[in-house]
This record gives sequence, structure tokens and C-alpha cells, in this order.
Amino acid sequence: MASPPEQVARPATIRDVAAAAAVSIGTASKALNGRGRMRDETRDRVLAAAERLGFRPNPLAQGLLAGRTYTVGLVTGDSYGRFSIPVMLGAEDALGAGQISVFLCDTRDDPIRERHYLERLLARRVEGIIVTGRRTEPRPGIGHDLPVPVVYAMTQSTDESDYSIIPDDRGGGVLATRHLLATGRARVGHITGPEGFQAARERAAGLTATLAEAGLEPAGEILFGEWSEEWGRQAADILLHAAPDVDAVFCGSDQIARGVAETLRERGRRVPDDVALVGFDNWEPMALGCRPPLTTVDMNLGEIGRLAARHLLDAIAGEPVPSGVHTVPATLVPRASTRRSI
Amino acid sequence: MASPPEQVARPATIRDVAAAAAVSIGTASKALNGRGRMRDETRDRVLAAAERLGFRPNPLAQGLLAGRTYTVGLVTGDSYGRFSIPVMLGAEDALGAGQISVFLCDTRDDPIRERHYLERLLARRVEGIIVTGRRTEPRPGIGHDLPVPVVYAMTQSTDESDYSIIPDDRGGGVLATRHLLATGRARVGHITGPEGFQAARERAAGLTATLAEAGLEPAGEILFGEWSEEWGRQAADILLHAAPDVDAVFCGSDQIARGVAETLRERGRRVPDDVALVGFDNWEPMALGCRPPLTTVDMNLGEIGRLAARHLLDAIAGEPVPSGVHTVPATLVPRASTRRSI
DNA sequence: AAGAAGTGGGAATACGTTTGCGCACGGTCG
DNA sequence: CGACCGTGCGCAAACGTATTCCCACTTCTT
Repeated sequence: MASPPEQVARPATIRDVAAAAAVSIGTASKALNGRGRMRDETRDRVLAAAERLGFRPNPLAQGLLAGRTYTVGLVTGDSYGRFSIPVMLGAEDALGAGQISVFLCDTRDDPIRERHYLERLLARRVEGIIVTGRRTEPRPGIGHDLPVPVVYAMTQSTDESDYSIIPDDRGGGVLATRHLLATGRARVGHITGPEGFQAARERAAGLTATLAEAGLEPAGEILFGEWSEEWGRQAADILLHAAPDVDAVFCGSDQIARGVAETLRERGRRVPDDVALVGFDNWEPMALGCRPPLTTVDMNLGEIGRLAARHLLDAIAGEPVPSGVHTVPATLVPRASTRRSI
Repeated sequence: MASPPEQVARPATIRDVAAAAAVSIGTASKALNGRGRMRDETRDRVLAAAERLGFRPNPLAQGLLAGRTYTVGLVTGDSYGRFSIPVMLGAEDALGAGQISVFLCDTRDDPIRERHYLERLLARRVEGIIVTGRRTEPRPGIGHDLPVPVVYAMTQSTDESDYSIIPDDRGGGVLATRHLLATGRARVGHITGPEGFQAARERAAGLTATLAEAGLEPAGEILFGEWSEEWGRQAADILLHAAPDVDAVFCGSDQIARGVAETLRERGRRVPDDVALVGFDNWEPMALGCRPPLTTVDMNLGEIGRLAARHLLDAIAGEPVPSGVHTVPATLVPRASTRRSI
């Protein structure tokens, strides 16, 4: 194992390298960056010295000169992190590949903290900002006329001129419903989260539209409630009472689906034989722990983050900034809870 | 709403401020930092100009001069994030309060990527590094003789001279067991994750030691398996067969506990009346979704992160760096699954 | 009124890097 | 043998800020 160079005290500067290679600072710089013309022997001597001294160019000095910092800010509010974390990691992935480093800021959904972090990021001369948060109603933008581009990921700005990228909830609903129809179901119920959530409304809309195409209607009322297992358990009973012949339930989240699965089992309905079940989120610990494992819709959160990051990179590179809300297609993950009953 | 200053094109520099206030750059700097002596009128004029131009000192220039960057690196491997995220946010919280910004790096548990990110962080002249990851066996250190202090949080370095801070798994086991004993249980089984995990072994050790103090032994064998609901379901049957008179089960994770709860219910054992149940992690969606809601042990992950950060700050400030492994006490979160049977 | 003491502010330098410009040297050709 | 050209490298400016030193001017003292 090659032990790192012995410059523990003070990092080597290009001046040290130049001195060690007996050239001027300028020549050393050119050698290291392959810019000017010089004898191979000279270049090699500089490179060897740099290697020996463990030289790394000081990015502060580079940034100061170039007027760039190669950093962006990642502002998150969803402290719980279940949704924003995959987005963050996706973004970090795409940015890291572009030699851009990411400043992490957790606002805890506090506008004061958000403002504070925004100031700090701008002071640090980040070249762009990604705002991510929990999926809910559109939120006010982080600021107007900022000197850097901003992209909203997994959350949506109320400002039309901002660029937001969110999951295709409606498309996810369509996907789930088509899958249920394809496995021979026709009486599909829907249990989901609060009607106040745009995501819940969109998913429901995807369901009803797809059913309508097939000349069908949802089984029973669409049940808006909470994003919890407990609500899933309660609502399943309501649904069984309102539409006893239901043969499939599309749930607005995996948690709700688990609650539904439990009630169904206790009421003697077999999953998937009697009733097929589809969740939403592909939250693996939930979906895989379910009995039977849950067919569910994956929002491709990582992809959302990656796309947001790539878009931000484009904006930083000076490409014209589009605006509005864009969506990333969801994916269906089939598991045992919708296996075709023979 | 005060709209931000109109310097969209290029951030104002201290030169602009000095010109606007009709003083020299040096004087402007002194005015802004309250250093030299000057007439109040002059100082006010500079401050007003700075305010008007929306001046923020360029941290690159400051860092270059001061030899400091006021940044640290946060290296995480646990892509799944359930454990490392709260740690990260806790750390970010403590560091942010100290005007330190955090570079986020996700290694995805890939040593190559880790090495790569380490290089990049050092190149960026971070002043310290926090390494966090999924709880498992101790891992090799991130590097030796690094020019900056490193703290391991929620993961443990094999290098004795490194500083690691992890949850007190043993203490958590003690806490859970005492709680069960206090609620009148005496035949306590234990179902947990793979024996390869130090965390699993420690929790088990906490249990057996506490039982021994009371002159008791675990009910049945300690069942090592997986961190999954499915294992919880299987193991509960094994336990019921081996020790039919079991009146409490301490589980190594909330997921396992949920599986156990399900099997217990299906076998006609009431929770908590017949069998009390304690989980581990306080993973709220799991613990609250359980029927009944789960008493569990909270590892105080945020606190681990905060402590790691504070420790890093101390090290950066030059205080002597202790070494070895330190633990953060766990907390018991009582819920319905251990409610005292009257 | 002249010297001393003190105050306000400017010039210069440093941090580490990049880059345009120019100089010296050697070789080639007329 | 002199003019010209290309190669190889150094010099210096620039990025934005903080700080030290020093100078000029005001004010007080005798």
C-alpha cells in the first residue's frame, strides 16, 4: 500500500513543485496542465516533482482566478428523507461525474433556515442550486432573480418560470391500472393519501382515466385519507363494504397497501387470488415485507435527481433555461401481489 | 419583500464597494471587518455602499488568504440511507451552526469511489472528514496520515487510532430487557439479525447480561438470521415451538419485530397481553404501522451525527484527538406492544 | 508658534494559480 | 556571415481579500 506523501503539515504548492523541478512557477503550471510548449524532459521533471510532493492544485486559487467554484448547493427540506434522499444521491451522482462538488443543506422545512442557507450558498459562490423536498403541493420558489440557476426536484415551485422536475404520478396510476386490467381484473378500488396532495389526485386521475378507456369505473368511491397503514386497514373495510365484489385495489402508497393487505387477509380474501394489490413508491422494506410481496410503482427517484443535476449543469454551461414542470416516467415493479390467478 | 440587489451579472467585489464609498480597498476591508480605526462617518459610508451593492466577501479569496476553507467532507456509503441519513443531518446541523459547509459524497460502498472522493475532498482542502455508513463489522480506515482529522460515525474503523462514534447497542439491549422485566415478563426470547453483525451480537449480549442479573436466561435459543420481516415470521414459529411459554420477545430490528407480531397474532397470542414485543431502531413507519404500535429502542442517530461533528470541530480547532470507539446511549420508546397486562 | 502625540486612511504585500507576452537561444536559409 | 524563424522558458499581471506598515494630517501641549 503506497502511503500518502509526507506533507502533513502544509500542502505542497506549485511554488514548491517549481523549486523542486528548478523551473519557474509559470512553467510548472503549464507542465501540469499540458498547456505551453516545452521539452519533454522538462515536463517530466515537473510532473515527477509534483508526484513526489503530493501536489494538488488549490481549488480556491483556481476558482478565484477562473471565477468558478465548481460547486452547487443541494437544499433539502424533507428531514425524513425517504423521498428526497434518493433524489439527492442521484443528483450527487450526476454532478460528481462532472467534477462538481455538492454542498448539503438541510432546511427542515423552515423558511428562515432556508433563507439563511440560500445566503450562505450564494456567498460561497455556488454555480447552481437544486431544491428538493417532500412531494406535496407546489411551494413558493426559493427566491427571484438569483444570480445562479435553480432546479426544483421532487418538489414544485409555484413560480411558472422556475424549472421543476417531478415524478409522473398520473402516468404511474395509468401503469398500475393497465397492469391490473392486463391480469384480468375489472373491479378496481383505489385507496390513497390526502386529497390535498397533488400526487394523490394525479394518481387517482391516472386510474379513472385508464378505467374509463376500458369502459369501466372505479369500484366504490375513491378513498382519500392518510399516507398510513392504519388508514389502509380502515379504508379496506370501507371498500369491502361498499363494493364487496372488488377484485383489485390500487393504493396510493406502499404503506397503505400493507394495511389493505392485512385487512383483506383477515376478511378472508386471498391476495392475489381474490383481490390483486398494487402499491406506490417501491419502498423496498415495505413492499418486500408485505405478504405477499407487493407489486408497486417505482417513481425512479434517482433518475429525477440525475436529470435535475444534468439540467442544472446545462444551465450553468449557459444553455437557455426552459421553465415549467417536467415529469419523469414511473416504472411498474411486478411482484406476487398481482400474480395472475389461473 | 426586499428584492435582492441588482448585481445579477457579476457579484460585487470589495473593489466596487471601495469605489462606491470613495475609499481605498484597504479601508473598505477594515470598515467591513471592524478592524482599523476610522471615522464613524467613513465606516458608515462603506457599510452603506456594501449593503447597496449586495456585497458578500468572496470565500475563495478569504480562504486563500487565511489558509482555511470552512468546509468539511461527509462521506457516506449506505446508499439505502436509512441509518446514515439521520446521522448526516445531525452532523450537518452541528456543522452548519459553526458556519462550516458540508460537501456530500456518496461512495455506494465502493472502495474505488471512496478513494476518488477522498482525493477530491483533500484537493478541495476540506478541514476535516466525517465517514458514515451502515452499521456492520468495523471497516478499514479511509486512509492513514491524512492531513485532516477524520471521525467515523455510525461505522467503525478497524484502526485503533481512529475515532469512531457508534450507538450503544449493548446498552440498547439492556434498556429493552429492563423494560420487559419491569412490565412483569420473565421468559424473554430474542430474534435478531445475522450473527456476523457486531450490532446483533452486542444487543444480544445486553439482553443476556440483564437477564442474568435477574437470575434468568433467554427463552429458547437466541435466533440469529436476517434483518427482514420474513425472518421475523419464521423465527417466531421456531421460538414458539422451542419455548411455548415465552411471554416477551426482544427483536434486533423493527422489521423483525413486525414479522414476529404477525406470526404471534396468527398463532393466537395477543400482543401485549400474552407476549410483549420490543423492536430496535425506532423506524417510525415500521414501528407505528405495526399492530399494536411497537415499543422500540431509538439509537439517537441524529445525536451521533451531532457528536461526530462537534468532535470534528474540536479536532479542527486543534484540540488533542482522542481515539478509539465511543458510544451514544440509546433511548427506549414505549408504545402499546409492551403495555403492562393488568 | 513649534514640537509631540495621536488619528484616519492609503499603499503594498501576500495567498496560489493561470496565462499572455516577450526574450534568448539555436538552427536554417539566402 | 547576417537575417529570420521557431522553440523553450521566464516574467508579470490578474483573480478578491486581509493585514501590516507607513505617511499625512489634525489636535493638543508647552
